[in-house]
Amino acid sequence: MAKTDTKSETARSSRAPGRTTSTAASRPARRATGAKTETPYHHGALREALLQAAERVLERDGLAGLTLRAVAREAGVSHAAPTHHFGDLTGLLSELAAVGFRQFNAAMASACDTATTPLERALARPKAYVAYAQAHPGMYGIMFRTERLDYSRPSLHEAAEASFAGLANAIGMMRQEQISGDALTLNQGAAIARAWSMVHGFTMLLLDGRLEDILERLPEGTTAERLLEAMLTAPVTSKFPV
Amino acid sequence: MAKTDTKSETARSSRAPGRTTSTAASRPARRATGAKTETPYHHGALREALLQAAERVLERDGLAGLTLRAVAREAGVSHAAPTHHFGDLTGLLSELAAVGFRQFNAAMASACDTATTPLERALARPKAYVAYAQAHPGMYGIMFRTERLDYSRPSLHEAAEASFAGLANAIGMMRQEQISGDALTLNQGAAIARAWSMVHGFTMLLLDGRLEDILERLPEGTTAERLLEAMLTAPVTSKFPV
DNA sequence: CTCCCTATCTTTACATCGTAAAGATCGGAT
DNA sequence: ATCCGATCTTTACGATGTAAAGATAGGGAG
Repeated sequence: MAKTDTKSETARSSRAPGRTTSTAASRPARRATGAKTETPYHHGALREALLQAAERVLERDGLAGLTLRAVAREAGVSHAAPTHHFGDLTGLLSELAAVGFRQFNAAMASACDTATTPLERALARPKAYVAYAQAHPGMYGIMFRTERLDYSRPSLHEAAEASFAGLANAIGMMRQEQISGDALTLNQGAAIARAWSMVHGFTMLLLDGRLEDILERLPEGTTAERLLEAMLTAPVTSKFPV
Repeated sequence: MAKTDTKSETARSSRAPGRTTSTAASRPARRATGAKTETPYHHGALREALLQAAERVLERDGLAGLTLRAVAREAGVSHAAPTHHFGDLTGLLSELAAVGFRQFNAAMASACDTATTPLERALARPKAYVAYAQAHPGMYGIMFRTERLDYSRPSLHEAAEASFAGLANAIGMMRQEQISGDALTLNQGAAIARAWSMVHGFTMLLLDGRLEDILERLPEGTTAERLLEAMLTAPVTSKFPV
């Protein structure tokens, strides 16, 4: 809308021409104040600003709207600026996914802290997992739906690793046994895979609306969270968990 | 490669100029033979040919390479031809997903038929589920990873519904109780959600390579299939399945 | 204090993609 | 035999990712 003109792609091109020098007055104390001064032109916190802009675009327009150019527009810089900081789209998505993993891990850790009873301790992580995904479906999509992620990037590798470590640790505490970092028994691996698969699968199906067929057949007013609880705690009737 | 010329986008443009009439000899008995005659020009089985072309492109170039224009190229028609049959990219993806669901359902049904012991019966569907996804990761991605699917299309709705019905039925047999079509108890819903979530989550994590951290820590030579078996059958140590 | 170097950002350019609209082409009904 | 409508092609447009060259400013060397 009103963006048909290809010349007005960047938000600040309106103040560009005829301003070669003496522009110091227009952005006072860019660095002295700390960071956020509305116009991080040259030298500033563009990288951070781009990540925050990407998060806004993601929440506003979803995964499909998250493009390099859209992020640049949101941040008010030229469309090629992000490339310099992230290399390519994969780079931006990977760094954003790292941000998401850190939020995600923090949310689960915080939820575990407030749990008291054994039942609460068992359910705190899964519930926080699903709750985060429901509150930030775009972020969760970046982390678990996108194919374009580069796990060789240290920030992403580290954040994802921390997430896995938190899970393995929680399972270890639940089984009251130490889970060493370099070796697992088949039963230990199965327990971790079961917990992760169940919660991750539930979340994906829920976000994709594929659990509606179940939810609408359950007793009136049963929420997804209640179904999750039942799934995690209900007695296993058949001989196998499946 | 050698495709820089924008005029040669369609594979058969080489035989286009100077061939206004009398082209009947070039495609003999297009319809009389049945269908596949290499050149379904006008009136033929283009729709089916496009779906098959899409499947080839998907297996060859993955999800990222599956574009309307690539499918048209593969089928040897102009880049706008698919639009007439599928409306837009969402339409093509949805119809292809329907094809995938039918293959998927057939694979699971066939696996169930050959099972004899109770243990085999319990594991046949999950194993076939994961095996299909591993054999056709692109198709599985179309079905469960893509956001652009239109479930209001009858073919897709029907195929996906059949998949869910097969699952619910299998769970019902496992619990030795009839699962009616219009109402579920919380425990029944939880059992279905648990089975589906576990297998779907396992598959997604496996395809994304996220189970490598577990697999490489397991005893030497443990395969993903073995881990799946253990996950589905290993005794639950803690008080809750999680 | 002045000048130049380098990181940062902008401009320009190009191939590809999805999609719309208009033109060409053939099969079959009248 | 002729015309209509479904099918396919051409042409066109805006958007995107990415590469390459030009502009700009901050900070160190003299």
